[in-house]
Amino acid sequence: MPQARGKRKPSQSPNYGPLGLREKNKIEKLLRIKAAARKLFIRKGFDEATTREIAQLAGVGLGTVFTYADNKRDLLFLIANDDLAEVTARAEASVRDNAPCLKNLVTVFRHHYELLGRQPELSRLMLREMTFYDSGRQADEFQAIRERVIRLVGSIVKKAQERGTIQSHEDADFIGWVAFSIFQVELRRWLTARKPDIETGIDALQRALGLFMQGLNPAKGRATGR
Amino acid sequence: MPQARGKRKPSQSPNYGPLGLREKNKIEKLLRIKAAARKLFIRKGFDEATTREIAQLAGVGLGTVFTYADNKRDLLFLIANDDLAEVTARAEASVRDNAPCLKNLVTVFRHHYELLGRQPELSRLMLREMTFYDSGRQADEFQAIRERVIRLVGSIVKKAQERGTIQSHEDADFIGWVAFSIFQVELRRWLTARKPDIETGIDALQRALGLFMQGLNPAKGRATGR
DNA sequence: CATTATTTATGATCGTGTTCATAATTGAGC
DNA sequence: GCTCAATTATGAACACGATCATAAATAATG
Repeated sequence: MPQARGKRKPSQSPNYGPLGLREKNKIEKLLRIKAAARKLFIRKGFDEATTREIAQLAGVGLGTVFTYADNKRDLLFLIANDDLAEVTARAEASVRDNAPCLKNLVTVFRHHYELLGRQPELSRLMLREMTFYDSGRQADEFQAIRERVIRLVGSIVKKAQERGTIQSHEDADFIGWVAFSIFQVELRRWLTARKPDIETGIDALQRALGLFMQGLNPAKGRATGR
Repeated sequence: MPQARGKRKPSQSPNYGPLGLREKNKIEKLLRIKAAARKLFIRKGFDEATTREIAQLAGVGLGTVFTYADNKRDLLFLIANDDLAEVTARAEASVRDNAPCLKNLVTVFRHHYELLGRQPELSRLMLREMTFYDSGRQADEFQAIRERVIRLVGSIVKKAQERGTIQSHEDADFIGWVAFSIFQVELRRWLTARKPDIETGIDALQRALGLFMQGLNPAKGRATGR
């Protein structure tokens, strides 16, 4: 019956520095949930790891898990996004301006192969669930990381164009996109194997990318066979 | 305690002709289940359509559904495989030996675009669930159809090589595989749109495939730009 | 037709992901 | 320090996919 005396400030808390208790607890809880999910997903697989177990291992109630992730799939990307962001940063740092285009591309993709090859089962799951993954709290960050990789590939192509290694005048980002497409499918095929071997996978990828690039260079009557 | 009097022949029933009652009922029930699943998947989407509803609409018990499909995903491919087999057959028939390679490829892929564009939501789901889909009763048939498409693409490439339209001497199936990769990723990107337009998608695909093919042809100083 | 073996159908039951009303916790204003 | 609004935590409750022991239906045998 009595109206609230005065509207409270909705916190908002751009509280730089010491950080409120609330924020601190939230961050710590998120870390615990992430760690628990990662451990159980790896140990038992995605389907076999139950959200109840994850909650228990994280030391929180079942419902709490779902205040940090919209759903179980989101929980997977909570982890995957961390890994992917790290590997992407490393991939960006590994690009050498004076290296051949193909070599740079393969180097970038190799970082991803190494990450995903470490936990093939989980990676397969991630690749499945990322398909048309656009709702869910972690979706935006995932797409952002993905675009970062695509832009990275585009920038490698652009440099090669400027240097004249690639003579095609098609848009660099477009060429990059096609290279990225080849990477995506090749990666999936590689991960189909039960225990995928990195060098085998990279060889196949390099061959496919090489075929693509070779076309980009109309000059030079270099023989293709063998 | 008494041993069975005599072992019966385990039917096996390669009963050509009139077909036993058992077989007939099975076939009819499978058809009803497929029809019910298709109707409900399309009407309500995959997650919202429950197996109980499907069973009811098909006029069978809940458990019966799971004697015809290993799981819900399998139920989806029970339908999808029919569609894909049909569209693949049509695609095979539409190849013209005297048409340009790129045109043949686009024609083949266009059939798929038309099928998948008809039910975008269901198609997205199918594309997601087909990733690393190797267990489940329908998985083998699905993979078989998929390889049929890949072989088809390979054969188109081979013809172009024989005619000299493609000068690269790389293995035709390998070139086909790369083309197929581009198709796969382009298709996914196209289906990301809420209401994907066929011509828009085909244009993008053609552009990507064109870029790839252009590289396959080292000769001819034809300008690439614009 | 009677009997028995084999196949197929069924829904009660289970464990799961997710929701939601409610409780506990934290922060702000006096 | 006390009060109350806003936020966060929680597990009981729900609906669903899947399983499985049991029942019904069919085929084979004599």
